[in-house]
Amino acid sequence: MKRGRKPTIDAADITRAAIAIADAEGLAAVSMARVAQEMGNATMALYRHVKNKDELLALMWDAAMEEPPPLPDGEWRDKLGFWARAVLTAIRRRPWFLQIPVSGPPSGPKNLAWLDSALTALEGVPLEPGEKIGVVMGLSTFVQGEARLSFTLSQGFEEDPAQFNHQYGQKLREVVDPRRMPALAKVVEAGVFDLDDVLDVEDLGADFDFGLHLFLEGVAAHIDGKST
Amino acid sequence: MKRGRKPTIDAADITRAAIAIADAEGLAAVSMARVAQEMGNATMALYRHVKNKDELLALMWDAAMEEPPPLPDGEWRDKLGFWARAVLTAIRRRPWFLQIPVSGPPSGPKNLAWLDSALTALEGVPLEPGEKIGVVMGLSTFVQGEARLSFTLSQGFEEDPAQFNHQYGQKLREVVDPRRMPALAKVVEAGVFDLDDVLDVEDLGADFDFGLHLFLEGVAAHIDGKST
DNA sequence: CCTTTATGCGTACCTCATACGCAAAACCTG
DNA sequence: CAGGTTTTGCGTATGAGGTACGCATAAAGG
Repeated sequence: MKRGRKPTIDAADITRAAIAIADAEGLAAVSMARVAQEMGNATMALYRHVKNKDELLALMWDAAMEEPPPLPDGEWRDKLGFWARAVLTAIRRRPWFLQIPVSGPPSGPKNLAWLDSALTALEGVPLEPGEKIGVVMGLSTFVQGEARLSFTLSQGFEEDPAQFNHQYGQKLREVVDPRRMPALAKVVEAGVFDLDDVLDVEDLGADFDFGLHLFLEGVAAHIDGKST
Repeated sequence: MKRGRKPTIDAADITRAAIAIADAEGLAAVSMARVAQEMGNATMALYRHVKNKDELLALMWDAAMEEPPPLPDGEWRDKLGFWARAVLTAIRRRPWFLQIPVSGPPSGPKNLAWLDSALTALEGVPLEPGEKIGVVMGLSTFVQGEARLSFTLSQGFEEDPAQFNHQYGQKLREVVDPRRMPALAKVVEAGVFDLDDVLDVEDLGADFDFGLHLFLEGVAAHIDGKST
């Protein structure tokens, strides 16, 4: 038998409680004291099971990731596009993912499962293993970045909804000197930034799709370039 | 004349001091108290010129960005590739950029200058203004994400250099069950993660170049797709 | 029953951001 | 030049958050 007093909680419990708080009130609400209180324990009790807060965050990151959904039938483009969208949805469900300072390469089971899923989408595609990883890394980087952007914007929107609508395009018009930055000025004049719905889910979705399209197009071109 | 006591410092001074600290010791070392001390002022004096720490960070973000370098001659691909690499170098010079919580769309002069530079690279390319913005956004997202990744990895490397070399591939071999994640297992077996230099600057550069190549390839394909 | 070992947790200490209010300085008016 | 006005400098204080330390407590072994 194991010696010593029996633990009343373990790391998984703590992680769960922390995730619940983050889901409900955001990552900022997750403090050691708060987590402990939520579990009916004293603050310092947590430190027997978790080295420090950073470790807790790492545990949360891994535990909160959901399972990757099964890929649809079709060719690799459809599959990979689906995968990218799935990543985006998963992140959207837990926006605090993006706020947790990343600490290293993925090694948790859930993260690896996603990686496997992406590689599965590329099954049969004539690319070197290293290239496949490159493709997936690049895509994943893109998706995360886009999610971060959309999150940031919607955050700013919540803080000050009224100001946002036409304001940004207007502000740019004031700041941008056509002499110093002609290319930008032209785009601003074209009204690209004037849309009422720059941060509509719909519109951000369109941006995302466009970027995704570009990237997949690039992968396709690269494949073609190899076979010829 | 203006009434009242004359200010002995202004926001720009504060920003400069804060940037100096961040450059020397990282963003974590930047606290209001520390900045004040570095300037020979009292902590609370800063609040007369800066609303709060978030605002300071925003100011830093803008002030620390360097000017975009002039684009090389050539076609848009060369220019845009150069631009992306320049962004990466700029970020590498001030890694704390990536740690500062982004607060909204770019509006500072330096950031706009970079945006203009990217759009200039696309001058004459047959794309709608909105599409150009999409391209630049996507590219910028990718570069930032890649920079973040490389930064994270090298961070982990500094903490524990010895463990890293072959360790990651080894760890994956243990964790990855070929039955549950066949596609990943195949890649792991191929030794993609075994490189001694996964985090060599050189190797990360290669990853970056590959992703960049894919993306640009995608833009090219998109352009071609439009003209036909 | 006493020793060993591991856990629960109260106390205490630091570091930070920041609200508040008073004092000092510079300008304006009479 | 005296008082009023305005704006800056900053000391004090508050409260949140992370975590080191050490003792009390519980469980197992001898």
